Amino acid sequence: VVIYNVTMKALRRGKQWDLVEELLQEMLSRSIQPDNITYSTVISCARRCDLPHKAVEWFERMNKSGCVPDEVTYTAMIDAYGRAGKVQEALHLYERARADGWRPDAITFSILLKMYGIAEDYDGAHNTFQEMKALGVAPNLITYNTMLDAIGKAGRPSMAKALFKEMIDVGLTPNQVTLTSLLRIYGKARWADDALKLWERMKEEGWATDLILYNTLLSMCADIGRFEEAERLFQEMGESENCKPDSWSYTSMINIYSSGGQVEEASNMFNKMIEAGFKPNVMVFTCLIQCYGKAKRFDDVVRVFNLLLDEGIFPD
RNA sequence: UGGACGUAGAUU
Repeated sequence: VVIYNVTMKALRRGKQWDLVEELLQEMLSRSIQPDNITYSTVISCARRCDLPHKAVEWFERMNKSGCVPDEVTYTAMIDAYGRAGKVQEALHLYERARADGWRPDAITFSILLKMYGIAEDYDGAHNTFQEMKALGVAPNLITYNTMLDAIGKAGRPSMAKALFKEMIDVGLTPNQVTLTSLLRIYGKARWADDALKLWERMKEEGWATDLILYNTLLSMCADIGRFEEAERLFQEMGESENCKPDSWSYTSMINIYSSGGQVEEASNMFNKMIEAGFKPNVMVFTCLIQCYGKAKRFDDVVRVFNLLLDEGIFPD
């Protein structure tokens, strides 16, 4: 059983649903009894592959086979329901598990918060967060991050700011995910002061950055109209070891220049992007065409449009 | 051996 479980876990990383299901079938045909570890792995694989009905199918077969779900299997299944937008089913299962005497942990609550976030149900998320605390379950870093994201979807920057303060106060150290969510929220809300202050603080505290965080900083600069900072940042990325600009970074820069009417810069960045081996997508092309249009450089409009056709790209 | 989190852009 252990060998099978380990193999499935490895396959799950590559979202190889078919292979996982095949393995499980093989286990059954050889009368090797799958356990909770097997089923939770299978169920979480199904949800990562966006196959919630498969998760349900195997959860039911598990119950029929007489294997009693444990807490991990329950949470994996609740997660599968949550991702599929089946809030009622998820809550029902949660209640059922609780009736069985199960004490939910921080992971369970994070999953429920994620579900409400996807459903854009801020009140649901808020109530769950309160309930969690009332039950004496301490939110961890991921719980806070998930809650931040739910707040972000609801577009409530002041709540986000308060939550961030709370997590620092309870002694947690924000990671890249935390900072990415928060900067995105501030940027979208055009809270330039808070965004820039947070950026300063990141540097002072020496909080680690990664590529996604850099890219978020770039688009945050775009949101609050700070293209000089974006340029510095982009250069810093180029000089960095592990955060070299990727296609998102180039695209952000092109957008920043384009929205500021800086045609030359946008067009240079576009060339650099191609030189660096990235393929621009429709959005980049549209953006550039618009930019040339505004500058009345119609020959360039036509040139880029033909380039687009050469690439065989069409709007979605 | 098993469960949870983050990034852009089209005439807003």
